[in-house]
Amino acid sequence: MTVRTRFAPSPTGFLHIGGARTALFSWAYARKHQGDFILRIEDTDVARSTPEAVQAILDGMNWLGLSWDEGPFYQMQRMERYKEVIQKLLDEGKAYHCYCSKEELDALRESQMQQNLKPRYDGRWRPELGKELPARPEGVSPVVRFKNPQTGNVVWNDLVKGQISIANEELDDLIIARGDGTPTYNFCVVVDDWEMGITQVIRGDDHVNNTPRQINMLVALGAAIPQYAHLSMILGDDGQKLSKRHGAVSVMQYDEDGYLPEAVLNYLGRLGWSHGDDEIFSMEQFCAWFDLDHITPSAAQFNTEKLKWLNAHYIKQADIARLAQDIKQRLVKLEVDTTAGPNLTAVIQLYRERANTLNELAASVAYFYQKPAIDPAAVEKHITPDILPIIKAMVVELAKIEWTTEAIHGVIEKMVTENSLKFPKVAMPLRVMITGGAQSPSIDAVMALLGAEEVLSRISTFAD
RNA sequence: GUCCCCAUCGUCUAGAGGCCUAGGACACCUCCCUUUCACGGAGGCGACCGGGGUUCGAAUCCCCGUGGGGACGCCA
Repeated sequence: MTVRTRFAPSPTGFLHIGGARTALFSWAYARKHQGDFILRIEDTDVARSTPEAVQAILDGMNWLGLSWDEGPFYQMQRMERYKEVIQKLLDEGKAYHCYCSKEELDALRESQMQQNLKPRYDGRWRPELGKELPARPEGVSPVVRFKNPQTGNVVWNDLVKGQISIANEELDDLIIARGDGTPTYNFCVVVDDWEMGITQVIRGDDHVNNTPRQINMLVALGAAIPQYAHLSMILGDDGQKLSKRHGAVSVMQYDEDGYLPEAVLNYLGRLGWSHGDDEIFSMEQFCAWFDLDHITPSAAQFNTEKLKWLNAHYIKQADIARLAQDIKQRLVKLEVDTTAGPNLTAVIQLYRERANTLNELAASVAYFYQKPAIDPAAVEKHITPDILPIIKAMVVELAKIEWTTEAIHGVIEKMVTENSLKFPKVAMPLRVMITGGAQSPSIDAVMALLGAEEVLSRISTFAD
């Protein structure tokens, strides 16, 4: 049987890091087994679903490169089918109408809570042999409830958490269609997972408690039961739960912040899953290795530092033309014009090993295209009065040479030797004059790239 | 409250009863490299939640406790 997995987000917000990992794992599982990965948009909550959110999710998936084989399917477009199945269940006596008002239900829930009971529907409209149902109230459009088994246990072997068993006594007759006839989440999931032939349901573990209900419905429908793999959640950097109010950001924010998608993917792949001691792997490698056996059942805390480390790694590996393209855009946002000035590719080559993010890389390279911001502390420390005459002498020498790194290096070396100095004594003030600060790659290489005219101009503002 | 789940360095994790004096990675510290800062290299610090069992032997299996999380919607 071919493997078929799905990612089924509800379009009530962007694709966040937890959803992205769920999608990644589902995707990788399908890839690993030459199966199909299906994207399904669960938009039955009309009040909260938005087309913008749908687009945001699609954008996130595309940025990460998680491509789907089927879909996106939209549940709102499958209404007729859900209603047919509900009618079937009704006809077979596996579901029934319930005329309880929300107020009644609230009161019931409250009194159960007060008695320290698990709040649940008491089955007052559940038809039973020889049982007399309440009189139907006027003008109430009933909801449809699924007739859940009342005895026995629902047991499944969760591919991540192991065997889980829940007593049917803990469950109640859930609503599968609202008063207006629209089906609810738990029901749509069941119909879709069934009809889309999903073989492995990989999802967040906030769905563990829905699983027994879904299995019961699948059984009632005579459908095959898929395997389930429940992923534990991802906590924020501070160990706190991620929520819209706290720490949950769109994966696209990582793009904004200068992370490469392959770094995010690699990081997410390693968060809650392992392949021995392997830390760095391509998606190709990940798909070949991925399995459900090595997923950690406990929650994982997100660690931005480690993501940065991976990002730095991938910046070093990335195709230079792609980097140049990207950095150019980021410089535009910083209002830096790269059309004049040194070759951007060469500049990036010089800097790529020093950056954790693309934003850092862009910012650190800006001084090649505009006058640098001057760090006063660096000026005070390195541009001392005693060195100025030597710098001035060096300017004269620099004017004579062919403008290459080697030749520039030779000039600095010459000044160092002639004045019996250490190399940094000359290099540091130069660095500050040219880059504005005390950190940069080899100053001779920087000078070579920047060009003689600009270098001399920058020096002259300090040494004239 | 009820039910379900989880528990190894600060963090992500390896670990399938002896290979564990518990391994790797990020972070941190030291040293080396060096033209500053990074990169890179070599070291270092640092953990099996507690208590009972089972066993010749437990990080690993079982029970209890503790702690954390999730679920209990005409949300998904």
